[in-house]
Amino acid sequence: MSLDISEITPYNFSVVEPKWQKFWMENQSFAAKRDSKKPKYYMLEMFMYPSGKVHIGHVRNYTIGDVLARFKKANGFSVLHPVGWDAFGLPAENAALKQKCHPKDWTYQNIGVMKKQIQSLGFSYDWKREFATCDEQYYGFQQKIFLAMYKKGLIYRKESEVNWDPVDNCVLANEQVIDGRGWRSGAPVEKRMLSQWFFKITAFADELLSEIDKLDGWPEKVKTMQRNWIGKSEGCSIHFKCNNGEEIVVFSTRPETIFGATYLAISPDHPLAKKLAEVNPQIKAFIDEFKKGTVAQEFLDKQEKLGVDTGLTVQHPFLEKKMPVYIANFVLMNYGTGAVFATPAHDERDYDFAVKYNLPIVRVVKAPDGDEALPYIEDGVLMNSDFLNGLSVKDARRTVIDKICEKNLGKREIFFKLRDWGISRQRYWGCPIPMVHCPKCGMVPLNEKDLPVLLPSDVTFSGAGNPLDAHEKWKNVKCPVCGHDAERETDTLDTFVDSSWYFLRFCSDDAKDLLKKEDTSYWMQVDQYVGGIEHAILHLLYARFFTRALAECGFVNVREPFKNLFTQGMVCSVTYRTEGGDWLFPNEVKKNPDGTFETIKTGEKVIVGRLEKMSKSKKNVVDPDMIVKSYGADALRLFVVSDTPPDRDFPWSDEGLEGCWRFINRVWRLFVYLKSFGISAEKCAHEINVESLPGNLQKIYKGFHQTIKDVTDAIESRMMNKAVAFIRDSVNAIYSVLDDVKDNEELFSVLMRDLVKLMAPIAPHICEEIWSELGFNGIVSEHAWPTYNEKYLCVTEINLPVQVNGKLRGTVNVGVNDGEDIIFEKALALPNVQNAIAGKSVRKRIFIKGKIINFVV
RNA sequence: GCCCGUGUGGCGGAAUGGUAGACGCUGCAGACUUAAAAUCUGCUGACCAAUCGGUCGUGGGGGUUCGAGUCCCUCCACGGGCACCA
Repeated sequence: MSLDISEITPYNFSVVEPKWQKFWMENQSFAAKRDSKKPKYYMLEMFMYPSGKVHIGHVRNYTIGDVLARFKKANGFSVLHPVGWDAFGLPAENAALKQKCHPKDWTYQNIGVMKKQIQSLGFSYDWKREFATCDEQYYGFQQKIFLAMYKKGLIYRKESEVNWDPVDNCVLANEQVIDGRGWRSGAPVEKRMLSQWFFKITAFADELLSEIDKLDGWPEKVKTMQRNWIGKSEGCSIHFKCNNGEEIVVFSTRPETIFGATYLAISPDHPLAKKLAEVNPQIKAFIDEFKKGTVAQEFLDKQEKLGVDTGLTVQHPFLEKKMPVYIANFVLMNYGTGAVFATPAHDERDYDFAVKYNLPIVRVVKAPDGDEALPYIEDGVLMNSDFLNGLSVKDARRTVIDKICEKNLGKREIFFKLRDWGISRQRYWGCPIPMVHCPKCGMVPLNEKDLPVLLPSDVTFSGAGNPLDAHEKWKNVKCPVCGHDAERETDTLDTFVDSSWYFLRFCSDDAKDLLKKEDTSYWMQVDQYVGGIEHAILHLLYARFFTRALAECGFVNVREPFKNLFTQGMVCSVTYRTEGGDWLFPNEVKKNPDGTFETIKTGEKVIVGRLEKMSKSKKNVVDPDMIVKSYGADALRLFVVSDTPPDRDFPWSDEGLEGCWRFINRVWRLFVYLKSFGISAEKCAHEINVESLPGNLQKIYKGFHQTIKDVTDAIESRMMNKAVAFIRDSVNAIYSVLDDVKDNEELFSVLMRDLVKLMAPIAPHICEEIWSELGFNGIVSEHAWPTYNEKYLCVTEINLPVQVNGKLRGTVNVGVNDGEDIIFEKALALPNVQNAIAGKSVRKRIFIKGKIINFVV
């Protein structure tokens, strides 16, 4: 009596999923172990900020990582797949202010909630290694690192500009400045100079740049962004003699255009400009005006080029001519030397400025095509340039730099856009900086034995200033050198520091003994890092720098942390708004028969927006908890890796999710149906005798070998969407032969077994359940990946397409090894081919074995 | 302005230079059912054709090739990054 497949009870995920989650947890199924017999694989997703709730974007990120981690484990790797929390940061302090709770409580409570959410998704984490960056052991060790880096000379202190809120009396982060005003007080933000700590990341600028070339496993896009950020320019400096006795040093990447220089421009922040402002009210007025304008970045970018003549002149290095010196708003003090020689004929900014102030324009590069337009930026041949005439730009550059060096006017120089990393934050909820201000000894590092410097818990949040500053008991200490009264540094570290070495912390499974070399040497580098593109520059650059700094200090042997990087796209969804611009939830909207939308309540017209990143404010979010509750984790996991390649933005649709739930159930029904015929683990004991199978089942069996290869290749190349398509295909194929289950239970047992293995990385719970129901030992998550037999992949018969003049006219069924003449004969016999040729003579015949036949007439 | 991406049905998307649209969503139809849901099966790029079949079709234009979504040139649109960086 066979079972009616439509009568099978739906798959009960709400029982099965928690059951296996509990099993994995209790048995530490995914605990990472150093294993000398296996290759290691360190799989890491960017860890989470404990904001309070898991976002659907996290689910996608972590599912992609989990599929790879489980896949690698099945393929015989010793896998490290850890999880943790990026737990310091401003939102905890904001919450403290708003909800009158302690940042620490808020943070750990959030971690508790989010941990449950994450666990309900069945990720294969090694929970033993879980930690939060606000754990005392972690930030305590970070202070140890700080001291080591300080001793190595990688940390220094200097005056730097900050955003200052004059009402709240505190420093603001850039994101707390909205339209030039403090986000809480609304007061116009002032720039203040504060003494702050810096990491000497620029000391590694060259290495960080050149080593990018070796990051083959990184997306080109990210590498380009890092290269641009580091921004290396090669050129030379030139010293100009000024008629007041001063010297002005400029930096140029195009010194070959020196004969086209007609004036000098210096930044309003240049020391010489400031000096001149003291005696010249006109210059002072200009500089003051310039300072006013700098508040809004966008305004600055579109700003007109303005300047003021200083009245000074400089001597041209090679010509008997004097050039005027201007103070110009387009010259930046924080790049190069804050001064440039201007070549209006070959630089757009210089050109605009010269036109505005009526300065001479001298062309020195001839365009190969005779282009007369100015400014001319492209390559060409030098003219009007004395000893450079006739040379190419490249040759002229080398020649002129040699000459400048020879005449001692300047030297070869390299400048970077990259600035040193300011790490001081005037905040409570961060890692305290282990330094002491002693009135006698100055800035003194603490002794290692005095670590960790723990955050005091008895603090009050007024919103004004850093609570650590107000905490007298905590702040006042003795100087570790002279023993006199001294004060702690009350700034804490930028939270980017915390995330710059957490991947090294994960290598240890003991929180008390971090960065053991045997651990880090075994597990590093991270073999696959997965995260959002929004961290393409800062986080990744800081982590690359920090790892190198740790290597310099002797903590680790590795310099480059992330071997392969994958950046997943965002989860997006449609947005709805009223004509007034108010965002609407999808359930506040209904579709009219004519395809337009209106609000359910008032019938007001609704504008359907394009797909946008899910966010609360746009009311287009979905709640992972609700989905797990209604469809189960497997359906959700399956959905977020289906349909769309992982590196592209993912368009959320309720129908798509529904379809994935249907598929999970389809697999379940298949299993229950086959089980009623007695498929089981024992029936997989013998190799399938392919020859003895009926033809249609032979095809299915061989086809499944192709599926195994396709799914393997797809996951290996990070195309989970294709892997899902191949799996669905194979399930469809099995459904098509369900009439033949009887007497072929061994075949169907093997098919089900391998299907479950293939699906397990994506939908682990249902696969675990089927695996155990079939009677296999152990859990599927610990089983080997299925293998395919090459000999079943080669087909013997194919449908060969036949073209006439490159147009498809039919197909012929031929043996793969049939002779060319036989195949042509068959192809030519097709009526459609005959019609297409229609009496014309065949001029040429193309035959590509196994691919195509083409008659050219 | 510069530097990257991307452009294929109603939609998400497949296609080592070789049958464009796999797989899924949507929609339509059939089977099962008293009925509906669920399920199973089939169809679903446009146009012409009763059928066989044909014409067009991968952002536009041009080229290379027996053959181009794929390679080359050029233009356009969208998205992202950087942006007075000397």
